[in-house]
Amino acid sequence: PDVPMREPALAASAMAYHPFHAPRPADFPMSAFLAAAQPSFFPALALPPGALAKPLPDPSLAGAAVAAAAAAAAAEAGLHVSALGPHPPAAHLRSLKSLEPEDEVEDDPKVTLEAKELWDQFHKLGTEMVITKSGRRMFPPFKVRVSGLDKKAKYILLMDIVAADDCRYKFHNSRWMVAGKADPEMPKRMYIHPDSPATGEQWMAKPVAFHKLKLTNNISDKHGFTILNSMHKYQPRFHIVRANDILKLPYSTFRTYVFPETDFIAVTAYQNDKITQLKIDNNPFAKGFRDTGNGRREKRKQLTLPSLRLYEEHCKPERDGADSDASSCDPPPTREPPPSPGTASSPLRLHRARAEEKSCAADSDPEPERLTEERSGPALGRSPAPDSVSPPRLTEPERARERRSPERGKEPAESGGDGPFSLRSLEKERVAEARRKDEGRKEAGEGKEPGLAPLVVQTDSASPLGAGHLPSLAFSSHLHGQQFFGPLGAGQPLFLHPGQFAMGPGAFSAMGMGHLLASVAGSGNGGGGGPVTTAGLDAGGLGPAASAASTAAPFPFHLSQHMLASQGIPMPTFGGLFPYPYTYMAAAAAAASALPATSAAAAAAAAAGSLSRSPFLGSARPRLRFSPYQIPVTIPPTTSLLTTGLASEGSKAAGSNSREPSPLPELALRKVGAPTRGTLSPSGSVKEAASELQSIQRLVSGLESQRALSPGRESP
Amino acid sequence: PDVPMREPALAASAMAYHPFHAPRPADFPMSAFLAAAQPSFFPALALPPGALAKPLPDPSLAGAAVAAAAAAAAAEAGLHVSALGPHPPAAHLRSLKSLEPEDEVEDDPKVTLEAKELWDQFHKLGTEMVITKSGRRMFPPFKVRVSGLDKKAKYILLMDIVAADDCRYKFHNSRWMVAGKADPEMPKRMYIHPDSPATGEQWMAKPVAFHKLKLTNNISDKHGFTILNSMHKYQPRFHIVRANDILKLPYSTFRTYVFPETDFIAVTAYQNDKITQLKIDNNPFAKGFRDTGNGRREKRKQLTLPSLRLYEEHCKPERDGADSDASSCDPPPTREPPPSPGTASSPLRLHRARAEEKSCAADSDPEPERLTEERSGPALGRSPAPDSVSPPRLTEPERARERRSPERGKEPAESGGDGPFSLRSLEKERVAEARRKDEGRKEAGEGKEPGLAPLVVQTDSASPLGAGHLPSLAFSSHLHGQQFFGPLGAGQPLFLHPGQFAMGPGAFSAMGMGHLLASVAGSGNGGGGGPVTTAGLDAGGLGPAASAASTAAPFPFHLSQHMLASQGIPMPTFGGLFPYPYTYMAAAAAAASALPATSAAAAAAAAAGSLSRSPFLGSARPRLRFSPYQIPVTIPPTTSLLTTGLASEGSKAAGSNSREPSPLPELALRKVGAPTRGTLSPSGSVKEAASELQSIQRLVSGLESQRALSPGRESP
DNA sequence: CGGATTGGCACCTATGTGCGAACC
DNA sequence: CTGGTTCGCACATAGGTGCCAATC
Repeated sequence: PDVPMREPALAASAMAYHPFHAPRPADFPMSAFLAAAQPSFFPALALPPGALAKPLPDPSLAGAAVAAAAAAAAAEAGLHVSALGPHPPAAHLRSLKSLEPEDEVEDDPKVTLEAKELWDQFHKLGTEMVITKSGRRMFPPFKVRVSGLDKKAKYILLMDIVAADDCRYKFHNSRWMVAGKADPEMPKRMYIHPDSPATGEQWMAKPVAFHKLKLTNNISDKHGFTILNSMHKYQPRFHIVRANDILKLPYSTFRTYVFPETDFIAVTAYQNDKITQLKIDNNPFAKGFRDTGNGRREKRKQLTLPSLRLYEEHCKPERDGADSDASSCDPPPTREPPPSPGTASSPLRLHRARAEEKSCAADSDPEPERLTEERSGPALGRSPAPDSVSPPRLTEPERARERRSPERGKEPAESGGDGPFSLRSLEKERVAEARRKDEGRKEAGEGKEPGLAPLVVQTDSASPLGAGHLPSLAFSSHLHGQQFFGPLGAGQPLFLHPGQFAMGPGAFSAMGMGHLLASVAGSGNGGGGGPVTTAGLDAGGLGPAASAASTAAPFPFHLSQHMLASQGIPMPTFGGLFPYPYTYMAAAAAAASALPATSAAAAAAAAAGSLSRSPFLGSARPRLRFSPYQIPVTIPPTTSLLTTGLASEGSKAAGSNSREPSPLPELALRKVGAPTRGTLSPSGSVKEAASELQSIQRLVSGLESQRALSPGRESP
Repeated sequence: PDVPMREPALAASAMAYHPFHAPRPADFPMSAFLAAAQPSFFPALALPPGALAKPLPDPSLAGAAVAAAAAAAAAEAGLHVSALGPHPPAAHLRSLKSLEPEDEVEDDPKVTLEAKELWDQFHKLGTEMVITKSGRRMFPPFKVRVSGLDKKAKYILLMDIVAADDCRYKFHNSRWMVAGKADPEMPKRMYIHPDSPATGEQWMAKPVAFHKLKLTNNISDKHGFTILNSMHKYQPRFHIVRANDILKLPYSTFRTYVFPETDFIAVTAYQNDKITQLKIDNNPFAKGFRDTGNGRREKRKQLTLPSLRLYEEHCKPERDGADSDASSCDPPPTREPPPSPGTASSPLRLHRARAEEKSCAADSDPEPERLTEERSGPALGRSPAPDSVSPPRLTEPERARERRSPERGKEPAESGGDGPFSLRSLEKERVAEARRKDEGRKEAGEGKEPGLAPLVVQTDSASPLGAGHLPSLAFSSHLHGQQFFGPLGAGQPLFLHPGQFAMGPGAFSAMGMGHLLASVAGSGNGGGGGPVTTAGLDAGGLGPAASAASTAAPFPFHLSQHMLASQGIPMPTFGGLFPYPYTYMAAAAAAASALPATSAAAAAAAAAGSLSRSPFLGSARPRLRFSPYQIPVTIPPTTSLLTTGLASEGSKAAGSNSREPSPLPELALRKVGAPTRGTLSPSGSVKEAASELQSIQRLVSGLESQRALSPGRESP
């Protein structure tokens, strides 16, 4: 019932900014929608065969439309749609029926990515994240600002990182190329924010960071880190779940937000020197590798000489002093994307002559696979300095072109009236959001470049961007959908909002917590003190083109000792499948080239000005409770999901590309080989799956045995 | 009903090891029991006037007897006794009635102090804890090992630090002297372990540390740190609450454990050089102050000379190498008490000639106040080195003597049969416990000094100890009680176990969370990784004399931003009084002089051997479910507790020394001036209270406003 | 003046970073 | 040999310690 209402608005707004059209909702099968991004997860879906049977009409599907389609499919199947969303009644109504948490709380979460500018800088170059055996943090820290939550209700915030496609990459000739089919996907782990559960008020008080989430390539990791495959592309996802207990996670509705600009390729060693330099210039822990203002690398090599180097080591104070001069000196939190014109300008330029030339030559020429499109897009040209001058960005004309294109997903079938879902509503919402961001930036003391906001136009820099980076296969179509919210989204993601799951509590316990959850216990460090997150980029708000990416979200939870220790979740090893294949789609403003406080930037900002001006950090501000960005969708899992066999059946019926015959949920969730969407054949990956199963089992047993040994709890 | 059963066992065991007598349970008033240690907390007690009216018969009361007395008093007053404890039915019964957490879960918590030997070393000298504006950790880290919890039930573990008496101290002539009445007590804060709530299984998996708890003297602290008065004596307390939500804390039963050897005097600067040296020798973070094996301080001063010092600074590697030589190099977690004979021997000796002579002269000569008794006790004599040779310890004969003595607290009235409560049972339990510890030590790789276990005899070193360090006033009697469990208790505390509170949920919300909770959010650091707690002392098991101390425990919770942020607890500032004055008494093995791996120590260990041999880290091991160490007691608060006036009444009726007329819970809980137990006059502290109230209010408002600014959440 | 407190300091642990050689 | 991985390293942040001179 709810979903349909929003459909029009979403489609309309999308069309206003994007050329992509959404296919008729009814025609869009959930299977494709859910399985695209993470084919391996699909088996977990509990959608009725009928709803899933339909093939994916067109890849270039608007995210919103997809969401609507999913909702429609659910409704079609007789599943209930969430009671949340659609009904604008204010939050204060809550007081009347404030039962136990959970019940009928009215909220309308809004999520914005912090340090968006920084992310955009990386995204333009093709973000790389190092993965090590011991676990590595993500550098542009994944941090979001949340608003619109019910103050008193309790929420669990978590994130996970899913495969963006099923390809393996290689960095060749200064650019990322597809190098074959993806390797078997590692068991996915959900990282529950250690503060969970906490009230909406608490979550909204300050940005929510996931600093403790670590990436690793160690398949035997026992820390609960996220295991990734090197040379593969991934997409971080953020989830909001209204639940007052981790144990209730299974019964709760997930609202998932995806920020396309945060995707990255996992590597064991940096491939693109520009990325390296960007990391060095912005990550405080890499300060040691920054140049003192001279020709960075060159100088460093020189200093490597016995005499000089020795001297430098003994003259720390001197270096530090010189270091502090520039702009980059903030702690872990992110800082200003452009380290500052003065010293920052050199970074990318000086680093590596060879690499520089090559990488910059990429331009708008699409890679073999569309996934890299956006990276080459903006055509950084020869200006290696990300901040020096705004690189070639799409002009208004270009943006317009993008908006036009989409032809599919016209108007989602069942989507009924408009009300809050009308284009108008969407527009207002977006404008309001932009205003908030703008104000927020000011409040945050990021006074620099007040006129920067308008640069939302930069969105275009990612024009080629919107299309390819997520699901390159069956899901590639959704990529276009990402752009649905294009330019003005500016960090404000769109998401599908599934309704409550109808399954009773008993079912869950019966199934057991087959999925695994990963989380860092509140334990140890960082908690006490009080360092204020320096987050310099918090209000970027300059977000250019916004793109929406929808990804399937089964429940590849991976339970770590920390999770167990702090959250009290039993670890039944492999027992059942997480029954919540809820999938959400989030559209966020995408790529925005660095925007130094140059007059040029200011001018550009002024030009686009009116569009992105609004408070960000802003306090309370009246707004629609159910913006068109949200579409409640209910996707109840079927019992079949509880067994591998059934899961396979589900995926088959849905035409998903997942073909894991494994009885273990993890396996079912794993992606093996190419999606071959619509295909049901278990293909030849069975063998692989078996071996993987073994490794996973080892992993799990390791985790279990470690529970007693893990350092976690309050270790100094 | 339950309580009585255990009485005999407790009394018997106590008698076996301690000369102190316990008065007839029924004759012992809860008022004295509860109010003694923290007079200021007493007002919060909800005991019926009748039960509390009775005066304390005899100060030299065994802890167990006291507990029994409390239980008896409660029963006498018609209060219900906890349904927990006494009924040995196994844990598996839980499965039958496993309702929502909380209900009728059968557990029998056992708590042992980690690094007991270290604590004992400090305790013998008179532990000092530095308090600073920015907050200081406790050095011997307060860490406990918990067992006997229901695996699946959820528990909240917390601790607080309460005034040990109402005196102010001064360090004069190398010893601590009472220097007048205590200053107004600061608002007490409960520090909830950040992992709370978690399942019993999780808590039992590894030692529970409270590293994040910090001490401060900053009355305006906004971090949620524990505020203490310098030059005052304090007693840390550990609490176990079975509850699956922090919000339910108010309705839950508290099981409180007190380890007398962990008491300390708060200082802004170390007074006793021996303490300083002990800290330096054992705290990894103070490595920089350790001597390279030479005359510590002397050498350092020499090096302070321009040339030398400069050299040293440039030769870190050299120093570090030398540093690693000794034994003490473990991370934050505790290490072996005796840093190692070789290098450790010098520490106390070389430090300060002047202080050395004086401090060592103290001997067994009791200080003006009995509180310092135990400190002088063991008569370290002239051997300043805590580890060099085992100080005068009780020989087997002496231990026997202790066992004989106790005549009081024969058998608590209602205490029915013996079963698990018989001396035999107690003995078995203790032996089992010792065995566990022994094994644990081995497993922990603490292979050193395998024969050390027997040194439990050291208990005696604390013989004078048991008596004075806690409540010097009305509670002094209980001190003796602490020794009740003497030698073999070895870290296994005795505790009074109040039953469930009869107050309905509604009442709480009506009152609001007047108490404040302090806790470090799971946020930030430490969580991720997996460093295994090095806890070298975990299995000490040598625990000598055990002493039990009972203290009143209202609910002086102080809510910090972290607490709020991570636990989702609303902060109603001052609204009501925490209705749970449940008081428990814990008896733990006390003082044990350092036990270096010397042949002498080994020999001693061999002598006492059989008594303390047993697994510690040990896996599952059959045991009594309701050991005599535990005595369930229900002490339901009266509504009167909710108002200051009533609280005062309560204290008055109980004859407590607290006389805070303040309407605010915090004030009521504060200790002002001397206890003058039995006195009801609000005395002249009203004025003080008023001013304090103001400061507290400021503090609270500060905390609230800070919630949004606090760094807490996941800051790098 | 002397006891208590404070703040800057050197030194330490712990951990995050990219580098570059070694390894495969 | 190449491309990818691993490991120790130097250097960074973050923060825990006692020292000591200055201050109250």
